Amino acid sequence: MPELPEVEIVKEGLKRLGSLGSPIVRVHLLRSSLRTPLKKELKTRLPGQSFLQIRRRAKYILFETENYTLLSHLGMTGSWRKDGPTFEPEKHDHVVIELENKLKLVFNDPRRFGVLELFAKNRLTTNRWLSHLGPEPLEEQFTAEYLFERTRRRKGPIKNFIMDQRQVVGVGNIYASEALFSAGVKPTRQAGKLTRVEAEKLVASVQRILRKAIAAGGSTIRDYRNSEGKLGEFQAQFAVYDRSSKPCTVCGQAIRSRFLGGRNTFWCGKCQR
DNA sequence: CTTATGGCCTGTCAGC
DNA sequence: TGCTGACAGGCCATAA
Repeated sequence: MPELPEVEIVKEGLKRLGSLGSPIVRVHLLRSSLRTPLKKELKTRLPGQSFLQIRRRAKYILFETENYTLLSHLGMTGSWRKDGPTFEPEKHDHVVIELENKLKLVFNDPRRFGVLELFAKNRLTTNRWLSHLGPEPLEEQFTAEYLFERTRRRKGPIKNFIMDQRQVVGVGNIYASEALFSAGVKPTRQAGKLTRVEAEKLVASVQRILRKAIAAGGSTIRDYRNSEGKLGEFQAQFAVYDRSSKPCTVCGQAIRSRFLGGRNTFWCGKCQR
Protein backbone atom coordinates (compact mmCIF):
# COMPACT_ATOMS: atom_id res chain seq x y z
CA MET A 1 0.00 0.00 0.00
CA PRO A 2 1.83 2.95 1.26
CA GLU A 3 4.39 4.56 -0.94
CA LEU A 4 6.09 7.88 -0.28
CA PRO A 5 2.96 10.10 -0.49
CA GLU A 6 0.94 7.93 1.89
CA VAL A 7 3.80 7.68 4.39
CA GLU A 8 4.30 11.44 4.21
CA ILE A 9 0.60 12.02 4.93
CA VAL A 10 0.62 9.59 7.85
CA LYS A 11 3.71 11.25 9.31
CA GLU A 12 2.20 14.71 9.08
CA GLY A 13 -1.05 13.42 10.55
CA LEU A 14 0.73 11.88 13.53
CA LYS A 15 2.29 15.25 14.28
CA ARG A 16 -1.03 17.05 14.04
CA LEU A 17 -2.70 14.58 16.40
CA GLY A 18 -0.56 15.91 19.22
CA SER A 19 2.00 13.12 19.47
CA LEU A 20 4.90 15.49 20.05
CA GLY A 21 6.20 16.55 23.43
CA SER A 22 4.06 14.46 25.76
CA PRO A 23 5.93 11.76 27.70
CA ILE A 24 5.28 8.13 26.84
CA VAL A 25 3.60 6.46 29.80
CA ARG A 26 3.28 2.90 28.62
CA VAL A 27 3.70 0.69 25.55
CA HIS A 28 1.49 -2.35 25.01
CA LEU A 29 2.59 -5.15 22.71
CA LEU A 30 -0.47 -7.12 21.66
CA ARG A 31 1.54 -9.78 19.81
CA SER A 32 5.14 -10.95 19.63
CA SER A 33 6.04 -10.04 16.07
CA LEU A 34 5.13 -8.27 12.86
CA ARG A 35 7.50 -8.76 9.97
CA THR A 36 10.23 -8.79 12.61
CA PRO A 37 9.95 -9.47 16.37
CA LEU A 38 8.36 -6.77 18.53
CA LYS A 39 11.10 -6.60 21.13
CA LYS A 40 10.44 -6.10 24.82
CA GLU A 41 12.71 -3.07 24.77
CA LEU A 42 9.80 -1.17 23.22
CA LYS A 43 8.02 -1.60 26.56
CA THR A 44 11.03 -1.05 28.78
CA ARG A 45 12.91 1.77 27.06
CA LEU A 46 10.25 4.05 25.61
CA PRO A 47 8.36 5.02 28.78
CA GLY A 48 9.72 8.31 30.10
CA GLN A 49 10.83 9.40 26.63
CA SER A 50 8.84 11.88 24.50
CA PHE A 51 8.51 12.12 20.76
CA LEU A 52 10.51 15.24 19.94
CA GLN A 53 10.13 14.97 16.19
CA ILE A 54 8.53 12.63 13.66
CA ARG A 55 10.34 12.38 10.34
CA ARG A 56 10.08 10.36 7.15
CA ARG A 57 12.97 8.68 5.36
CA ALA A 58 11.98 6.74 2.24
CA LYS A 59 8.86 4.81 3.29
CA TYR A 60 9.90 4.70 6.94
CA ILE A 61 8.46 6.85 9.72
CA LEU A 62 11.05 7.80 12.34
CA PHE A 63 9.79 8.80 15.78
CA GLU A 64 12.66 10.57 17.49
CA THR A 65 12.86 10.65 21.27
CA GLU A 66 15.58 11.98 23.56
CA ASN A 67 17.64 8.77 23.34
CA TYR A 68 16.06 6.59 20.66
CA THR A 69 14.53 6.48 17.24
CA LEU A 70 11.45 4.32 16.78
CA LEU A 71 11.40 3.11 13.19
CA SER A 72 8.02 2.26 11.71
CA HIS A 73 7.27 0.78 8.30
CA LEU A 74 3.66 0.32 7.25
CA GLY A 75 4.35 -2.67 5.02
CA MET A 76 1.33 -3.17 2.77
CA THR A 77 -1.53 -2.69 5.20
CA GLY A 78 -0.14 -0.94 8.28
CA SER A 79 -1.78 2.15 9.75
CA TRP A 80 -1.50 4.42 12.78
CA ARG A 81 -4.56 5.86 14.42
CA LYS A 82 -5.35 7.90 17.44
CA ASP A 83 -7.48 6.45 20.19
CA GLY A 84 -8.55 7.73 23.56
CA PRO A 85 -9.13 6.67 27.16
CA THR A 86 -11.87 4.19 26.21
CA PHE A 87 -9.56 2.22 23.93
CA GLU A 88 -10.67 -1.32 23.16
CA PRO A 89 -8.41 -3.30 20.84
CA GLU A 90 -9.75 -3.79 17.32
CA LYS A 91 -8.87 -6.64 15.05
CA HIS A 92 -5.21 -6.48 13.97
CA ASP A 93 -4.21 -3.87 16.52
CA HIS A 94 -0.67 -4.87 17.48
CA VAL A 95 0.95 -2.02 19.42
CA VAL A 96 -0.41 0.79 21.59
CA ILE A 97 1.68 3.73 22.77
CA GLU A 98 0.09 5.64 25.63
CA LEU A 99 1.09 9.26 26.14
CA GLU A 100 0.73 11.34 29.27
CA ASN A 101 -1.69 13.65 27.44
CA LYS A 102 -4.09 10.64 27.21
CA LEU A 103 -3.45 10.15 23.52
CA LYS A 104 -3.10 6.50 22.52
CA LEU A 105 -1.27 5.79 19.27
CA VAL A 106 -2.35 2.45 17.85
CA PHE A 107 -0.57 0.47 15.15
CA ASN A 108 -2.90 -1.78 13.16
CA ASP A 109 -1.69 -4.09 10.39
CA PRO A 110 -3.80 -7.00 9.03
CA ARG A 111 -1.08 -8.51 6.88
CA ARG A 112 1.70 -7.90 9.39
CA PHE A 113 4.30 -6.92 6.81
CA GLY A 114 4.95 -3.83 8.90
CA VAL A 115 8.00 -3.18 11.07
CA LEU A 116 8.42 -1.47 14.44
CA GLU A 117 11.95 -1.37 15.82
CA LEU A 118 13.82 0.76 18.31
CA PHE A 119 17.33 2.08 17.69
CA ALA A 120 19.72 4.04 19.84
CA LYS A 121 20.16 7.40 18.13
CA ASN A 122 23.78 6.93 17.14
CA ARG A 123 23.01 3.53 15.60
CA LEU A 124 20.15 4.64 13.45
CA THR A 125 21.70 4.80 10.00
CA THR A 126 23.71 1.59 10.25
CA ASN A 127 20.73 -0.74 10.49
CA ARG A 128 19.57 -3.01 7.71
CA TRP A 129 16.56 -0.87 6.87
CA LEU A 130 18.24 2.47 6.30
CA SER A 131 21.81 1.72 5.30
CA HIS A 132 21.31 1.04 1.58
CA LEU A 133 18.77 3.70 0.70
CA GLY A 134 19.16 5.97 -2.31
CA PRO A 135 18.30 9.69 -2.41
CA GLU A 136 14.90 11.15 -1.60
CA PRO A 137 13.10 11.84 -4.89
CA LEU A 138 11.86 15.25 -3.75
CA GLU A 139 15.28 16.46 -2.67
CA GLU A 140 18.09 18.01 -4.66
CA GLN A 141 20.25 14.91 -5.08
CA PHE A 142 17.71 13.26 -7.36
CA THR A 143 18.63 14.88 -10.67
CA ALA A 144 18.44 13.86 -14.32
CA GLU A 145 22.21 13.58 -14.32
CA TYR A 146 22.07 11.19 -11.36
CA LEU A 147 19.41 9.02 -12.98
CA PHE A 148 21.18 9.00 -16.34
CA GLU A 149 24.53 7.97 -14.86
CA ARG A 150 23.10 5.35 -12.50
CA THR A 151 21.15 3.65 -15.28
CA ARG A 152 24.09 3.20 -17.67
CA ARG A 153 24.76 -0.43 -18.60
CA ARG A 154 21.64 -1.51 -16.72
CA LYS A 155 19.80 -4.21 -18.63
CA GLY A 156 16.70 -4.50 -16.46
CA PRO A 157 13.45 -2.61 -17.12
CA ILE A 158 13.35 1.06 -16.12
CA LYS A 159 10.28 0.37 -13.99
CA ASN A 160 12.19 -2.07 -11.79
CA PHE A 161 15.00 0.45 -11.56
CA ILE A 162 12.91 3.33 -10.22
CA MET A 163 11.25 1.00 -7.72
CA ASP A 164 14.67 -0.10 -6.44
CA GLN A 165 15.10 1.74 -3.12
CA ARG A 166 18.89 1.69 -3.51
CA GLN A 167 18.57 3.92 -6.58
CA VAL A 168 15.84 6.27 -5.42
CA VAL A 169 13.45 5.81 -2.50
CA GLY A 170 9.72 6.09 -2.10
CA VAL A 171 8.49 4.97 -5.52
CA GLY A 172 6.37 1.81 -5.36
CA ASN A 173 4.24 -0.06 -7.82
CA ILE A 174 1.53 2.54 -8.32
CA TYR A 175 3.64 5.64 -8.71
CA ALA A 176 6.19 3.85 -10.91
CA SER A 177 3.49 3.18 -13.54
CA GLU A 178 2.05 6.68 -13.19
CA ALA A 179 5.41 8.45 -13.42
CA LEU A 180 6.48 6.45 -16.48
CA PHE A 181 3.23 7.32 -18.23
CA SER A 182 3.71 10.96 -17.38
CA ALA A 183 7.25 10.81 -18.79
CA GLY A 184 6.17 8.97 -21.96
CA VAL A 185 8.53 6.07 -21.27
CA LYS A 186 7.50 2.40 -21.51
CA PRO A 187 8.01 0.51 -18.23
CA THR A 188 9.71 -2.33 -20.11
CA ARG A 189 12.41 -0.13 -21.59
CA GLN A 190 15.95 -1.15 -20.63
CA ALA A 191 17.10 1.30 -17.99
CA GLY A 192 20.47 1.68 -19.71
CA LYS A 193 18.83 2.82 -22.94
CA LEU A 194 17.20 5.87 -21.43
CA THR A 195 18.30 9.06 -23.20
CA ARG A 196 19.32 12.18 -21.32
CA VAL A 197 16.10 13.88 -22.35
CA GLU A 198 14.06 10.94 -21.07
CA ALA A 199 15.99 10.94 -17.81
CA GLU A 200 15.06 14.59 -17.39
CA LYS A 201 11.41 13.88 -18.13
CA LEU A 202 11.33 10.91 -15.78
CA VAL A 203 12.87 12.78 -12.85
CA ALA A 204 10.42 15.64 -13.38
CA SER A 205 7.52 13.17 -13.68
CA VAL A 206 8.42 11.23 -10.54
CA GLN A 207 8.53 14.50 -8.64
CA ARG A 208 5.34 15.87 -10.16
CA ILE A 209 3.34 12.68 -9.53
CA LEU A 210 4.55 12.33 -5.95
CA ARG A 211 3.76 15.99 -5.20
CA LYS A 212 0.29 15.72 -6.73
CA ALA A 213 -0.39 12.53 -4.77
CA ILE A 214 0.67 14.19 -1.51
CA ALA A 215 -1.61 17.13 -2.32
CA ALA A 216 -4.50 14.68 -2.86
CA GLY A 217 -3.88 12.95 0.47
CA GLY A 218 -2.34 9.84 -1.12
CA SER A 219 -4.06 6.96 -2.93
CA THR A 220 -6.51 4.51 -1.41
CA ILE A 221 -6.84 1.25 -3.32
CA ARG A 222 -8.20 -0.77 -0.49
CA ASP A 223 -6.80 -0.31 3.01
CA TYR A 224 -4.99 2.96 3.14
CA ARG A 225 -6.27 5.56 5.61
CA ASN A 226 -4.44 8.52 7.04
CA SER A 227 -4.08 8.75 10.79
CA GLU A 228 -7.40 10.59 11.02
CA GLY A 229 -9.12 7.71 9.23
CA LYS A 230 -9.60 9.57 5.96
CA LEU A 231 -9.19 7.98 2.53
CA GLY A 232 -6.74 9.28 -0.05
CA GLU A 233 -8.06 10.78 -3.26
CA PHE A 234 -5.25 10.48 -5.77
CA GLN A 235 -6.66 7.19 -7.14
CA ALA A 236 -9.23 9.30 -9.00
CA GLN A 237 -6.34 10.80 -10.97
CA PHE A 238 -4.70 7.54 -12.04
CA ALA A 239 -3.87 7.68 -15.74
CA VAL A 240 -2.84 4.03 -16.08
CA TYR A 241 -2.68 2.18 -12.76
CA ASP A 242 -5.42 -0.46 -12.51
CA ARG A 243 -6.93 0.79 -15.80
CA SER A 244 -6.18 -2.27 -17.93
CA SER A 245 -8.23 -2.23 -21.21
CA LYS A 246 -9.70 1.17 -20.38
CA PRO A 247 -9.06 4.07 -22.78
CA CYS A 248 -5.94 6.14 -22.33
CA THR A 249 -6.95 9.55 -21.03
CA VAL A 250 -4.69 11.18 -23.63
CA CYS A 251 -5.08 9.15 -26.85
CA GLY A 252 -7.96 6.76 -26.16
CA GLN A 253 -6.02 3.60 -26.89
CA ALA A 254 -6.59 0.69 -24.47
CA ILE A 255 -4.23 0.65 -21.50
CA ARG A 256 -2.04 -2.44 -21.45
CA SER A 257 -0.76 -4.43 -18.51
CA ARG A 258 1.68 -7.21 -17.69
CA PHE A 259 3.82 -8.45 -14.87
CA LEU A 260 7.17 -6.78 -14.43
CA GLY A 261 9.37 -7.43 -11.46
CA GLY A 262 6.64 -9.70 -10.13
CA ARG A 263 4.09 -6.90 -10.08
CA ASN A 264 1.30 -5.73 -12.27
CA THR A 265 2.36 -2.87 -14.51
CA PHE A 266 0.24 -0.56 -16.63
CA TRP A 267 1.04 1.62 -19.62
CA CYS A 268 -0.25 3.12 -22.87
CA GLY A 269 1.32 1.52 -25.95
CA LYS A 270 0.91 4.69 -27.97
CA CYS A 271 1.86 7.46 -25.51
CA GLN A 272 4.86 5.62 -24.10
CA ARG A 273 7.96 4.66 -26.12
C1' DC B 1 28.48 -6.96 -10.05
C1' DT B 2 23.18 -7.35 -11.66
C1' DT B 3 18.83 -9.66 -11.91
C1' DA B 4 15.31 -13.01 -10.49
C1' DT B 5 12.82 -15.53 -7.04
C1' DG B 6 10.89 -16.89 -2.44
C1' DG B 7 8.80 -15.82 1.70
C1' DC B 8 6.46 -13.25 5.13
C1' DC B 9 0.76 -12.79 6.28
C1' DT B 10 -4.49 -11.86 5.98
C1' DG B 11 -8.34 -10.32 3.38
C1' DT B 12 -11.09 -9.88 -0.69
C1' DC B 13 -13.00 -11.10 -4.85
C1' DA B 14 -14.13 -13.85 -9.04
C1' DG B 15 -15.52 -18.15 -10.56
C1' DC B 16 -17.37 -22.52 -9.83
C1' DT C 1 -23.81 -20.44 0.46
C1' DG C 2 -19.24 -22.22 0.56
C1' DC C 3 -15.01 -23.50 -1.39
C1' DT C 4 -10.63 -22.54 -4.14
C1' DG C 5 -7.21 -19.91 -6.22
C1' DA C 6 -5.41 -15.54 -7.61
C1' DC C 7 -4.02 -11.36 -6.20
C1' DA C 8 -2.95 -7.09 -3.25
C1' DG C 9 0.46 -1.09 -2.69
C1' DG C 10 7.10 -3.82 0.27
C1' DC C 11 11.43 -5.40 1.20
C1' DC C 12 14.95 -8.51 2.67
C1' DA C 13 17.70 -12.65 1.92
C1' DT C 14 19.25 -15.83 -1.18
C1' DA C 15 20.16 -17.95 -5.59
C1' DA C 16 21.58 -17.75 -10.28
